[in-house]
Amino acid sequence: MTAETAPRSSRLSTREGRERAIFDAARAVFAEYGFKGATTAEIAKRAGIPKANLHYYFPTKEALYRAVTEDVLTAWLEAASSFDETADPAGAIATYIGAKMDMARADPIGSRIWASEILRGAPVIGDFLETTLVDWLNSREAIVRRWISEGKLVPMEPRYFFYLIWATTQHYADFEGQMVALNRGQPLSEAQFETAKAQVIETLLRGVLRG
Amino acid sequence: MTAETAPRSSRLSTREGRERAIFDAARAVFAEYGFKGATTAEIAKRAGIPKANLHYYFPTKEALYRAVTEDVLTAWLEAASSFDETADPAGAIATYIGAKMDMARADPIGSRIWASEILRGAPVIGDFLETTLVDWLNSREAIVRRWISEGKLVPMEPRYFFYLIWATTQHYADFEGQMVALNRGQPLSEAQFETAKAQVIETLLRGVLRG
DNA sequence: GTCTATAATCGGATAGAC
DNA sequence: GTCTATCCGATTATAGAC
Repeated sequence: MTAETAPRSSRLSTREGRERAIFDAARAVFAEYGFKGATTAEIAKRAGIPKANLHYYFPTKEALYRAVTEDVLTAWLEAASSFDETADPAGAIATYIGAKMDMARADPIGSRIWASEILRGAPVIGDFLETTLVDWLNSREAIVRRWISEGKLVPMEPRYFFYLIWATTQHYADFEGQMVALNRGQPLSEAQFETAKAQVIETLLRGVLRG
Repeated sequence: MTAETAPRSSRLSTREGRERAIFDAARAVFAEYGFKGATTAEIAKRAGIPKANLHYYFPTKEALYRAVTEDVLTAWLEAASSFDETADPAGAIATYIGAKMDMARADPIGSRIWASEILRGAPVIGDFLETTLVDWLNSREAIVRRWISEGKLVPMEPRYFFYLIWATTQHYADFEGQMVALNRGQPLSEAQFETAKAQVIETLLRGVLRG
């Protein structure tokens, strides 16, 4: 899942196509308005099906929202796996930031769904945060602490470094509207985005590498 | 405006008190659910007044939302003024990051209202972004470029550095829910927050200062 | 000036048609 | 198996009471 493709017309001819059309429309609407602000009417309209029909494919608005959020978690876990302790610190950090930035660029809607969910107190992904995310952070903190004790990184609290990375990658997806306003009304070009990504990596590496 | 105080009981006895109660309740509800997801019923309930009565003080939901967002812009401008070109780069940057972090800590709700507004395409603050914010960024970019040319900062695209700062400060307000989950269910203590703030400042300064 | 009963519309969901 | 007419509660806003 996650990406949006397929010709608009033929899309609704199969069951899978209709489900997919609803799913994609729901992603966009939930990202823009959050769970409560989103309406099944708007989702159905964007999917190109009659409103009431949506309930045949997804029984409730909440079921649809759960399907969408679970998909976002899957993508999150994929990017998370790119932080590799076998690499040297600079390589691991650069790769991880790059993967997160690319993900924010490729799927800003997924990022916004995540943000919107956290903003309202994470009622749906709360479990994930308290289990999988806690475990992930604990194991990565241990790696970073080892690198610090080996003198490869400056002394620091590892989690606040991860917050710095998460904040930034999230920002490039969630605040696209603000960036567009600050970029003469244009979204960041591919070249601008690559420049931004390189600069984020360089700045943060200089910020934490020892020597 | 911006802060929430006053004893709950006596608060509703004056007109100003009632308006203030509505205003504060609206801030909280808009921050949590966004404009569309917020309901005047929920706002009235939290304000402690009958639902329909709210419309006497603020004629429409949108008027109330505008009042709330304008207040957020005022606070934003205050923090923005703390970036001072008369200081040396390290001092100016440290002061600015500190002011933004403190603001996110003191008024996370304001930050979330801003985030929520950007997420849906900034229909209300769009003008502000295209005028005041563009001007602010342009003038600050000029200052940073001068510092770069004087050899005080590493070569970089100044705006992406500001994005890094905005992203981080925003994150500490908007993703409080995630941080709580990652902190044994506890909000960051004052000490933890001060540690985080110092680390953000140190990391970013090392990342951009020359030498 | 302040508040509330009520109108008008919207939104999620279902029972039952095709 | 697929779709829609329709129900009913929620929501914004107002007209008019106090």
